[in-house]
Amino acid sequence: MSTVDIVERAVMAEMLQGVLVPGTWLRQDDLAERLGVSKIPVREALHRLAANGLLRFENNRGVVVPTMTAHDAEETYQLRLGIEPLLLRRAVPLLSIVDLAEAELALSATDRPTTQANWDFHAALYRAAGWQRGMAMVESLHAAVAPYVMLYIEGLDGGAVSVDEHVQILDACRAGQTEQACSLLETHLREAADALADVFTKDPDARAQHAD
Amino acid sequence: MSTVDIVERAVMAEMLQGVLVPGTWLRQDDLAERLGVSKIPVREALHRLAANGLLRFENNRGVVVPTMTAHDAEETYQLRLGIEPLLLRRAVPLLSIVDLAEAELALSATDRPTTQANWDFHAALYRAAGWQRGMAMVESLHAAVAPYVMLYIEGLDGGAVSVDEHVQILDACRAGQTEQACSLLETHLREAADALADVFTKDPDARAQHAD
DNA sequence: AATTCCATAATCGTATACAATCCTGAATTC
DNA sequence: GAATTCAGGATTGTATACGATTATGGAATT
Repeated sequence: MSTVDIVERAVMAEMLQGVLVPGTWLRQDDLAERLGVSKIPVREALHRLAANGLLRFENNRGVVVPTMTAHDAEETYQLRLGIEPLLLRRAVPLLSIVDLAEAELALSATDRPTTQANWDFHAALYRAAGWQRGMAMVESLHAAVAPYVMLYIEGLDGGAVSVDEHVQILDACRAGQTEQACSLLETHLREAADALADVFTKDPDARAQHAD
Repeated sequence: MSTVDIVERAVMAEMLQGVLVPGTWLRQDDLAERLGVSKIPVREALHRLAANGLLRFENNRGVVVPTMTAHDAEETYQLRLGIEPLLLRRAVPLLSIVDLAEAELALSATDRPTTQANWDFHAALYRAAGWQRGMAMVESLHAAVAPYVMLYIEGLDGGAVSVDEHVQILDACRAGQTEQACSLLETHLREAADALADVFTKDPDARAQHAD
């Protein structure tokens, strides 16, 4: 694994863990020092993330975690609705015991759901499809909304409903009921999209937290 | 526009023009010298393209235009089928006269269709949706299959069927018939996917051209 | 003659160094 | 007192330089 990969994964992990909230400025020297490398591979990793919209380079000012508008959030979930059922439909017939076990592990890994565990669950179910490109796309979409998903999960029901839906999807996958699983997934995503829309309408300043 | 952007656009243009066929190795010093910059921004631009799967970094060996398998091609078109109708459905009601004119211009720009003109046409119709992320995704998907699309367009019908379908889609968009346009687009994409599948079955070495 | 081995050359990946740009805050002016 | 100007510091963006890895070509060996 190259140095660039290490930096990329480190930053991606911090995004999924909610350390890097929208509006945060990433200082390249700090990152380089923290990870024990020089600026060059750091910048290369940041460019890779920026290519997927997870970061934004501003001219001679640096790299910032972009803040999302309600419009962006809707786009992101529409894209997820367009792609993720495709992945799941192809994956269900190919799911191995290991895949299912990884999905279950992601569900039980933490008492309260985190965006990292959330992605681990979905990734475990999609991986069998063997679609590298699609997986990368969905991962970036997921990471982009992660900070906002945290808001509504911790804010509203504590994630109980979300976890229950995950259990149902996993059950359908185990039973090999492809269309049922896809249908549940679509409902799951639509509910998440609605909940996120509420966050933006009720709390318009959510997108401005920690912004400069 | 930053130096990295310039390099990125230059390489992307060469990919759409068919100069960089799958299997081509990009030498960073050459690129840097040709564009009159140093290696650093070149590498950063290549990382951006690699993040979208248009290039692949191999450890200590350099950057290569990846060769596609039939599996990859199918994945790519499935993803396009998942995303592009979403873009078009949202865009049609918002299409301006300028958008339609740009689409028509792309159709008449060249006597025989090129992948660049092909993308210009689709992009003109999708842009009104205002989905930056979705546009970037579709553009990278389009660029990834561009070299192979060239093969079957020039090989089979010379693109006449494809152009005719484009005209029909454009007409539906002009008339504001959203669902009709989306339906035509799906057919268009499915036919392209089938034609591409033929290329891979009949000419399995297509993917190995210029490869080392 | 074919194969292995090694030295040379070429290329990549990263670190260091430096110029260009931008933010900060105090002194100045209205 | 508020707005403006202008150094000083900090950060970015790019170039140059160098160690590390890989490809290449010829000599020695089987």
